[in-house]
Amino acid sequence: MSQSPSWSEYSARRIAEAGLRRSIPRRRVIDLLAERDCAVTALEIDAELDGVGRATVYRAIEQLEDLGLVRKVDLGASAHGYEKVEPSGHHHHHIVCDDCGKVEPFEDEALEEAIHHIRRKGFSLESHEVTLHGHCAECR
Amino acid sequence: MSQSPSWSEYSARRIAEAGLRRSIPRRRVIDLLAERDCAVTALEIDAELDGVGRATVYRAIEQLEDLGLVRKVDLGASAHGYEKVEPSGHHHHHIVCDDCGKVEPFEDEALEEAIHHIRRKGFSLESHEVTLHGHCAECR
DNA sequence: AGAATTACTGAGAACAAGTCTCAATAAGGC
DNA sequence: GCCTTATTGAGACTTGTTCTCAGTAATTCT
Repeated sequence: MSQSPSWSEYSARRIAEAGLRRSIPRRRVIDLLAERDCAVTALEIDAELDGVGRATVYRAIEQLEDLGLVRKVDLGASAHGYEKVEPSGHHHHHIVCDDCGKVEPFEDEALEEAIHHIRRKGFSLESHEVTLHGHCAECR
Repeated sequence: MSQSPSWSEYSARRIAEAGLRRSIPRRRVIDLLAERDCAVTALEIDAELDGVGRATVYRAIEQLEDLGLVRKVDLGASAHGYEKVEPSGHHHHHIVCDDCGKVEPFEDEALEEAIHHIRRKGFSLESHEVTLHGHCAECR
């Protein structure tokens, strides 16, 4: 399943190292993010995890984001999406259908290459986000 | 001033051609967008244009977006930004400071080149959005 | 020009996403 | 087990965006 076999464990450890407790609700948020390979919104997580409060979902995401374990992606929808960050640095970007909102991940080596050559005076660059917009087969 | 001398006029014409009326409030939204070279939020426009209702601002933006005269940009902030689309196709992308939220535009020819080589089965690509994240000089 | 038609508008209600508050609960240390 | 303190869930609140509707103004008709 081309799974990250350990992002979940890795994150749990990083959370512990940051001095945070091993609570069950937070762990459930981590596990849900672990099994998703593309963006999920906070409200989707909240809806999927019965018994975990919305505030807890948002808090957990924020902590994971601060630790660099999760990244926020803006795909033009009303809500933000979140996806795990692989420790390897391996990542993908997104193609969005502007008609139906369908999202597909993609990877492109030449694109990454071009981005890594960009330098900006007065800025230290750390990450990047690329979104391609278009129309999917069904909508055309 | 490297201004678009005519985006405002061009847009007014396109609006008319689309069968919409030449109303003063919509024209004021167009003129404000015309004089800004980087992203503005709907609420900033609303705040700046006294006497123009919020609903009118959102409606005007939507119409301009539908006609391809304005593009939405998501910069990680709570509100979306909007910026004019030059008929020439000339455009820029954004660098965001993840600490203070400062946004700077940038252009990169090699990046555009790499993006235009991307093809995706089942998708017709029409536009793209690149956001670089990092930390600005003041925040480091 | 004046009347008729109908798009457009502003105020504010409604809604949606995300944040904050606070009393109750549960981890981890002793 | 007891104590300390991080964490939690419910729900109030805030912010951004959309919707509603009666009044206004741009166009068209005559």
